This record gives sequence, C-alpha cells and structure tokens, in this order.
Amino acid sequence: MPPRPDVSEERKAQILEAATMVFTKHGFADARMDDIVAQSGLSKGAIYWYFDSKDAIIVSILDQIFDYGTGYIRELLEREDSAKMKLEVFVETTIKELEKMKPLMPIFFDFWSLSVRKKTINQAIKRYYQSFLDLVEPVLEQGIEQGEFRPVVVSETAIAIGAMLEGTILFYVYFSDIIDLERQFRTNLDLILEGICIKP
Amino acid sequence: MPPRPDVSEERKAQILEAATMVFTKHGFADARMDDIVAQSGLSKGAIYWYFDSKDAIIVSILDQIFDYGTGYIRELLEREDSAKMKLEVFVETTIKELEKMKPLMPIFFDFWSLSVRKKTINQAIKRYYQSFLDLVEPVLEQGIEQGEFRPVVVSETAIAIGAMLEGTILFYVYFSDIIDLERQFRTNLDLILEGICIKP
DNA sequence: AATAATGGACTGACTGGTCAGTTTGTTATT
DNA sequence: AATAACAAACTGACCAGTCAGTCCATTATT
Repeated sequence: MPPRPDVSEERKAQILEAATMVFTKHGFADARMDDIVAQSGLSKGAIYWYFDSKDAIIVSILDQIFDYGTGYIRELLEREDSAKMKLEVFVETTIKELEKMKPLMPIFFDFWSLSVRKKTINQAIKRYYQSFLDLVEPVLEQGIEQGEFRPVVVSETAIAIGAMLEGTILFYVYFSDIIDLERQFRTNLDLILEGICIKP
Repeated sequence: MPPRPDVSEERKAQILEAATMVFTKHGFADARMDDIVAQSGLSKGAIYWYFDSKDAIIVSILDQIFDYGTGYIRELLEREDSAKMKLEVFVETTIKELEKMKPLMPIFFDFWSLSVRKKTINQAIKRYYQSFLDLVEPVLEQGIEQGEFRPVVVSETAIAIGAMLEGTILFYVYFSDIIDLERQFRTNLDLILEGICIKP
C-alpha cells in the first residue's frame, strides 16, 4: 500500500519511449537530453531522477529491445515437425519480429557502432545473435540425423543462415523501394533449403 | 605553380590516414579534431588548411573506401568461364577485399549510422551495394541461360548472396573468436551453389 | 480536527567542461 | 616581396549533468 500510487514504472516507460523517438530521429550522438525532456513532457530533473545518465538510457533501450523472449519461438520449435518445417516456421517468425523492428533500424546502427567500444552493448548484441544460433543449430542437427538435410557443418551453416537474415535487413535499409521483405525472405529460405535438403 | 613543391596530396593522405586511425579508435562522435592533429603530427591550422570541417574529412574517408575500382573484378568476370566458376572467383575476390577492410569495420558501423540522416553518405553506400548487384546479376543470368542454374529470380537471388556476405562480416565482428572467415565464406558459397545449381 | 513533519516526485535555472572552428602570427620558398 | 603552408593560442556555442528549492499526498502529533 504505497503512500502515493507508484508511477516510477510508467515514468521510465514514458522516458524510454520519448528517448527512442529522439534517438531514432537524431542518432545517439546528436540527440540532446533537452530533446528527450521536451519529447517526454517532463523536466530535466525528472529524467535524471529515473536515469543516471544518457548512457543509462541507451542501455535501457537496448535491454528493452533484446528482451523479446525467445521462449515463444522455442515453443514452436518443440512441436513434432520436420526440420524443414521448423526452419520455415522459424524464418517466418523472425520476419514478423523484424517487421516490428523496422522503425528502430536507425538505432540498431548506433548500437552496432557503440558496441565496438562499449562492452555492455557488445555483449548484449552478442547474446542476441548467440540465442539465434542456439535455436537454429538443433534444428539443423535434427534434420541431418533424420536424413532430411545433407551432413553440413552445423555451426557454420547456422551462421550462414543468420548472416543471410541480418544481411537482408541491411540491404533493405538501402533498397526498401525495390525489396519486398516478405518475398525476399521467402527467396532466401528457398535458396537455403534447396542448398541443404537432400533431393529425392 | 606554387612557390613551394606541392605537398597537398601527401598532406591530405597523411591527414586522412591519421583521421582513419582516430575514428577507428574513438568513433566519429567521440573523436576530437585535436586527436587527429596529434596523430597526424601536424597542427590545427594545417588540418583546416586542407579540410573545411570534420564532416569533410569523414566524407573523404568514405570516398576513399568506396573508390576501390570494381574494374578489376569486372575483368575477371569477363573471362570465358562457367557461371559457377565466376561466382567462385567473385566471392573469393570479395573475401580478399573484405579481409583488407576488417580493421575498418568500426568505421563502417559509423557510416551506416550516419547514412540514416546524411543523404550523401546514404547514396555512397547504396551505390556500393548497387555495384555489387550489378556484377552478380549478369553472372546469374548467364548461369540460368546456359542451363547451369535453376531459373531463380535473379534480382532477389543477387540480394540473397550479397546479404549473406555482408551478414557474415557482421557476425564476424561479434564472433571473430569462433569464426574462420575463409572457411565460413566457403561454406556460404557452397550453400548457395548447392541451392542454385541444377544437379546432374 | 488541526497542524506539523516526512519524503518521494518533480522543476528549471545554472555551471563547468568540452571541442569545432577561428584568428593571428611565423616560416620557408621562389 | 609575395604567398603557400603551416603553428598554436584562443573563442564561444553547446550541452550533460547538478542542485536548491517546490509541490503535495500521507503520516505523526497534539
């Protein structure tokens, strides 16, 4: 029973939302705290009441983005399916995830940039990619064991798949006018499946 | 006819080299002009004698990086070869190119980041990727015409290949300890070839 | 019931350091 | 003498972060 209704969670969310907008528009480097102040409708003091620094806000946003549970995908992958089916489901789910993240792309570039020099950010991104690999590799192993896939090197193939997905997003940033994301991912997947499946 | 032997080209190169080192270490945003001054062994006045601004230096570096002539690859691709062979040669050459660029990766992140808001930089990167596509697509077309490749959608497949290469570099940044770049690219290429080639 | 005390939430003017760019002076060459 | 090519001290805008003080709901005290 708190004396006053605890607004701290709402406030933090409010600040993070404003900060995300500002960072998306100006980039981390050129974004001023006062922009976030204005965007949030709060005051400088309020911002610093909840966050220690500009960096702390950045890290919070990163956490927020990467804390999308992979549990949900993991469930999908536990169903009794062919490895090929699982890969399809996996890519489709990833696409939907990425679609949601499209407007955040500018921030991702900044994260990549920052990750070169900031360990915490580097580790967060690394964990994200690692979780991707951890999901894909068992599927590949299953496919090979069950004679569905060629005996490819699992770790390298998983990276190849991840690289293709990430790289496509990258291309999309510069060719959003000519790329139909859904079709493109479909093509990618077909290419991969054609590449690893054993033909009858 | 300048009074003294014209050293401007050397100086510019000297400044760009120093700037590249500083930018690589600190990132564009955190790099100070005075760092470049110190690194170059020149003075503030000298730097500003040759470059109008920090931005001008950044753009110059970008030009320098992307002005790697593709003419040399183009020659390779004009030899009478199977499309498959051409793709192999192409990927191999690209790998070597990328190897050279490895230490510049931090700068690339910054460029990507900047490209979101700076048209000139965006266009430069776009041109670079476009030139890649322009090289790959004819090879794919040839392969399809000569019955070597399946009748894939050329434009999308070219993007898929490019995405895989770019994405691999990205993964390499975070997993340089477990990725053997050369092996990885080999795996990628095999996967692609297996995916597009018609089996005998 | 009335008043005082407490503390969490918030305000916004202010500071102090930083750094891109400028100014002004110097050197070397023809 | 004239000018390109520097050197380095300097300027001022900018901005992350600070802090003295306010507001107000709740609790303690009389």
